[in-house]
Amino acid sequence: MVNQRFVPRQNTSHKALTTAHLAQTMTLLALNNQELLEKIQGELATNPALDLNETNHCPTCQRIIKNNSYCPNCSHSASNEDPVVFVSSREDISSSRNSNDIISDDEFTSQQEDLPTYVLRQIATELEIDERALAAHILSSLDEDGLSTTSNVEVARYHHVSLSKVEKVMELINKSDPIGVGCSSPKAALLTQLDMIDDGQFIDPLTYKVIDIGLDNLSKNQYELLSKKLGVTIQRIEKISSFISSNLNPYPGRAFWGNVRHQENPTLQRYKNPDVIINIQGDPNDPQFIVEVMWPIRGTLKLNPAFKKAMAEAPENKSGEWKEAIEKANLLIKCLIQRNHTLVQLMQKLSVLQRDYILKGDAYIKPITRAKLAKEIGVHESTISRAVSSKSAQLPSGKIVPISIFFDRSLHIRTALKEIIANEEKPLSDTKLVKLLSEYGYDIARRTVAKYRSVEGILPAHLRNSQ
DNA sequence: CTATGGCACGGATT
DNA sequence: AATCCGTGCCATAG
Repeated sequence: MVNQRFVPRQNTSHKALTTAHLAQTMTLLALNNQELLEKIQGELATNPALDLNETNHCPTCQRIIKNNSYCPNCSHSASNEDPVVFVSSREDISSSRNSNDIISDDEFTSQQEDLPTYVLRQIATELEIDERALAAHILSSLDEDGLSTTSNVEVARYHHVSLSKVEKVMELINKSDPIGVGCSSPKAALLTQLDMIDDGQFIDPLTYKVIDIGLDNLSKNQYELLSKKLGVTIQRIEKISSFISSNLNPYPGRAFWGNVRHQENPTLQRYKNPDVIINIQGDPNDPQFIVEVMWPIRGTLKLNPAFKKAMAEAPENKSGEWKEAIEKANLLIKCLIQRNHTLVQLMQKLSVLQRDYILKGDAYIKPITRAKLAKEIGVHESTISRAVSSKSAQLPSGKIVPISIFFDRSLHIRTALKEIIANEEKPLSDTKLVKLLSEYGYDIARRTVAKYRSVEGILPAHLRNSQ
């Protein structure tokens, strides 16, 4: 029985492998970092032939890095050559490496971790024994957005400890990853995150105030109302608003643990961890890009050597099953390499083509289609589509955008439109806007201007108030 | 009468 | 084949 099944598989294995390879690469390509993480964890849990060499340290500077995130310290200091585009993936994958790891059952149990555990693990060392109970209490009350549903007072009373003690623990929790977790409201979460942003980029001091008093208006796009309230220009409010939405996340739990449920909402997408990070290096006038394709797990995936060895003495009835496991593991690793390769290629081309956009912003985007790009790197269009969909990139400015933005056909016109409207003296009607835009070289229909306005959340002329 | 939004069509894109 | 996007036509509001 075993042999009969075994022999024909050998014969077709070459062909079968390549098609399977292709198919799986395609599915993997379509996954973003979050989804890939789940996939790999699932595979690790079910396939004993697969092995993960875990590392908690940043490969370059050896600092402890948090799950899923990049090392804040040194991640961009890797290159010493100076190619136009330097591409590095954070971790590499290798199909075989000698190692004397022993199989233990623990390695194959699920590594899924829920949010409370994840946070607790980060702060555990900083807590006294009695404080852990408090932390556990607080964390168990988190809702699905990562916000706390209990008040500090409540916790303090329950545990008969001073309020300040609870607050101390709470602060620790708030500042762990994802930042803002355990806050009592979206507002509090935003403020905490704002405090923690510390990468030297300019932050409008008014941002605090805007969050504090104007969050409701902000979410309803009532910019002009807010600008009146605070007595500043509407442009300033808009700037602050876009800063908030691209850098802060009112629902900390969703950023890291967001599941399918949230994917329907594209505005929440950009809060996720980026799948690609683009940074600049060297001469600010003529910088090189450092493009990093993120790798969702810490450590190196490989074929479990101990399992391979054990194959030799595999019991008769298990050998087929085991062989299959090894093949599957091998395939997965190969496909992952392929996926990364494709992604790297894609980003390389994209970062060259959209250089101006990456450096100078929305107005400089060039309309390219996936199809054109596909031809250029010689892959099928659908490959590009998969690679692009549901993934995000972090630009040098720190802004996180969906990668599909690189293929936006009208973004440049829309930004021109926004600019015109921002600088208008009196509210301009759509027809006048058409004229002005055509002077910029953008010939579009009146109806289209209206569409763009609504996309950008800009009110019609008669409802806009010039200040 | 002017400005704008809704609907739907056709061509391009995915 | 399905979806997205720009646009024209028409109804409606001001």
